[in-house]
Amino acid sequence: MEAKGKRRKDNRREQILDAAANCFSRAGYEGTSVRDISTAAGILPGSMYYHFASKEELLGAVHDEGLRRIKSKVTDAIARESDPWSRLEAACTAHLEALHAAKEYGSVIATEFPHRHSKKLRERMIAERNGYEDIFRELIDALPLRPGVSRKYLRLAMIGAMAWSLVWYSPGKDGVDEIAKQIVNLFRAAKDG
Amino acid sequence: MEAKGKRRKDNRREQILDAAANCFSRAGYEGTSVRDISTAAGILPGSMYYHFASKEELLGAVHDEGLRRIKSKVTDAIARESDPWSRLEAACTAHLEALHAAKEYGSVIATEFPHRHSKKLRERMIAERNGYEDIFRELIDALPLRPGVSRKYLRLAMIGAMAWSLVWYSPGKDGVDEIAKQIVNLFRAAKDG
DNA sequence: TTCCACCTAATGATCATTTGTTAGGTTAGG
DNA sequence: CCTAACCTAACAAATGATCATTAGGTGGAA
Repeated sequence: MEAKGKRRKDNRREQILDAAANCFSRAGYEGTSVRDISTAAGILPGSMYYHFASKEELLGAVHDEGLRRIKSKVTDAIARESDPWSRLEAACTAHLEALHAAKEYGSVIATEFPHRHSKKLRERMIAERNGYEDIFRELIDALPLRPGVSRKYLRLAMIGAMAWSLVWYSPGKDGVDEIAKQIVNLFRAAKDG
Repeated sequence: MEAKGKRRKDNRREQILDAAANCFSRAGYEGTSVRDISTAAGILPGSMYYHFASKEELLGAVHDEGLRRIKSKVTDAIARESDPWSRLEAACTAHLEALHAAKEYGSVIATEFPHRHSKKLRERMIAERNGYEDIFRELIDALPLRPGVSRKYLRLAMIGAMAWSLVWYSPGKDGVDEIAKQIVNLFRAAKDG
């Protein structure tokens, strides 16, 4: 995907990406300064610009990487199941795990709203998200549903419900697997027959 | 509620509040400068501090006012219905309308995450939100549901699904009333008998 | 292997703006 | 006349970004 050219072993691009994801998830894009990121990454302010053209492009890269990681987890999870509803539940569990556990990357996806950014970045974010959501599109297409139940809204509602868990979730109570089960259970009632 | 003392008629506090809500909803709290707000309100940067002690307190006031407006709309809407599911659907329609139509105030509620702000403001936001969500708590308590369906998760999922509509909604397609109907319909299948 | 030219990665000072906030002056409504 | 309401002008701090420069890794030729 990316012509990597020749990179040196001591390349700190990944650490910058991690630090940025961490900062963005905690304070948001606008609430994070380039200095915050560089401090967290253990480099100096100017050094970031060797790896990324701008702060905005850094966010784009974090967004990329975040979706890549989530997609990987979800794909693995559904491969182990065969029943349509079980596959959906597995996908939700993996999705939620990625959103919370890999909090650094996952919550950036769920809390950075595309419409707040430049046209260029916005379109990039939306395209990436659509690509990811195709997984859920397919999973939901495979469900036997009663007529009158919209698959589109089912998908949007589920993804929204999961994203919103970042607002109310508090560790120590229900685990993400329990949450996933409960959420899927809400919609499972919409099944056909 | 607020000791209003003696106010003059040409008080521009409300216009500042409107302008702030508008700016916050478009660019977020950190992405909005005091100058942005003052320009939109037609005043000078320093003048805001006559009405609000700080930018953060201004956000608190917007949050207050936003929830007050939504609560008012939702309360009115459910008063006109008697059937539990109809009441819930009416509440969702009103909630979504407030979130989108009164976009200025509504989307601030849904996009400003409490955990990103100071402890003081955070606790204020959470307390206000809980107070508002009590409406949905009661509406959902009144629903006849199959055993095994969690009312708590039903509430969180619905509110999350609606909040997330701010991400994907595009004007010209489905109206908010259609969205509300679809979302409620998804969960209606969880009814008892 | 040794050497050297090339390139990657990072530095750190610095830029012009923009930030939230304040102090003190001015005006007009009640 | 009082003071609510706003203006003016400025503050120090922080912001995203740029720059010339350098230490040191890498790969090919001798």
